[in-house]
Amino acid sequence: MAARSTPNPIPSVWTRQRREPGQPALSREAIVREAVAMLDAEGVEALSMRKLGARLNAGATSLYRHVATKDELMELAVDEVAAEVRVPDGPDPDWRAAATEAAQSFRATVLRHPWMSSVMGQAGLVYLGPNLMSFSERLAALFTGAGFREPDQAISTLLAYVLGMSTTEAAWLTTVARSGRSETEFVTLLMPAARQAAAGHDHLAAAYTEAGTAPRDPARDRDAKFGYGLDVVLDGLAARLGHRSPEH
Amino acid sequence: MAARSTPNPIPSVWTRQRREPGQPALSREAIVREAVAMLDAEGVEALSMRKLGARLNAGATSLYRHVATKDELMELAVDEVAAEVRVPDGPDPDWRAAATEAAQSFRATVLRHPWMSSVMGQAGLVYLGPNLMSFSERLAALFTGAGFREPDQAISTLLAYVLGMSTTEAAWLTTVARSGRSETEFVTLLMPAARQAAAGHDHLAAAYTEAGTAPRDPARDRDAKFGYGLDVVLDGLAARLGHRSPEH
DNA sequence: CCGGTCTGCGTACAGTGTTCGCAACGAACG
DNA sequence: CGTTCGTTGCGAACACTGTACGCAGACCGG
Repeated sequence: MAARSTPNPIPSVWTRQRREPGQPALSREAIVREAVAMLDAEGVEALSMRKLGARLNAGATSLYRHVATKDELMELAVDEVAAEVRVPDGPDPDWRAAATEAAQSFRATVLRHPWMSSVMGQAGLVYLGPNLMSFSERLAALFTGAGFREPDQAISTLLAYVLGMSTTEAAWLTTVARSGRSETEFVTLLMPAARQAAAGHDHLAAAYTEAGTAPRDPARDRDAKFGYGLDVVLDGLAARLGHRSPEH
Repeated sequence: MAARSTPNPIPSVWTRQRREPGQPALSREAIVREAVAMLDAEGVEALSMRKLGARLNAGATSLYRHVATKDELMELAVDEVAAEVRVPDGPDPDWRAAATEAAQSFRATVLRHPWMSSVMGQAGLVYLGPNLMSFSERLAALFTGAGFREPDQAISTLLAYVLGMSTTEAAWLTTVARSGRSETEFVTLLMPAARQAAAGHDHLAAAYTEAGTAPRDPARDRDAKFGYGLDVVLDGLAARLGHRSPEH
């Protein structure tokens, strides 16, 4: 390692500074790719320009030749992973199935890269990235093709739901991961505190005692919960589709 | 200012270190309150323990007597502002109106404190804070009172939508604020870039040319968009309410 | 061969969150 | 009254952070 980063021990010597020919050099794409890898592996707060540079056999400040600032790098990273979201393209005879698939794929992507939601909640004009653009475009094609009169309002509704749910899940999963324990383990470990916090609140306490101590599969529960809400939203959207809404 | 922070010029003298009697000393509540004020005024990245300490006429490290870590302080801040969300309590004859009010109030709170969403997207067990707990409790009362069979699924759906929409709005408003310009100004200034990004994507480009250059009121548009989605979600929920869903 | 542009990087700066040990205090107790 | 003792504030220090700047070497067109 550190092949290209040796600081030229005697200044101005032979073997000056040969970039090994196979090495792909430093490029914006390589930087973003490696950043995503680091974010996935170690989380948001673990990514620093210095560490990222080191992983690319480069100095920290070298990155700034290809990326204006760390925030910009984050936006690039988000757009990079946004390419993973799969949306059936073109108008689909079964718009509802297509929307469901898009939503599920979006959620899966966020859960694969939990740092996405914190970045999107914080910064800027991520939405103009090429991949997010073509994502929006495909959704627009789908919803206009389905016959919606206000496609972007419908799309915003769906996306807001999916983003909200996925963000919550991602935050939860991050906390679980930080604890080092499994999800079920973490849940049972958290129960006493949760019960105590719910003390005095009748409905919450009732929900806890009703759930009992049966372990249940948390991942499956989350899937079900997401599916429920998704159906709710799609039902509401479908209702906007059939008939011209007469009043107002 | 800096009354209590003068470092006792000659060690061990008279006038030792008198805490001025009116001064409310340093307490967890005072810290959290001041943190919220700073977050509202200058945003997330402007809040540092040193600056916060200075604003309380205290050293940075003094805060750690009342707060374990900055993350914990953030959770406390979120729970603090969560108290502002108003939910009609008790079962309501018109659950839909009550839910609407709760949703609107939640959105308003997030827009008043745009840093909320970034914090919630990042960290921990905010949901156990007392204010968020009683928020959940009131929602639970509302939805069980309305007759929902899976109240928490319904609540999660609604909250996910509201959170997703508000988060997006908050991020947008933060970017606008950072630009120093008004929202309409920022929009028109951003148009060219947006158009260019939409080039090649038929539906998006169409939406842009259709919208033309008419300024429109962005805040009103956001209100309308939120209302649309909220109605969609509530429609979907209402459908779960009336009849036992026969199949499945 | 020679100029100019581009790319990498060492250094440096102004900050960050947090630990540690010391000093000063208010209250409890003899 | 004097003496402890737990609590609270804090200065200094540590390990890092993002980034500006200017130099040096690499590449490329003339």
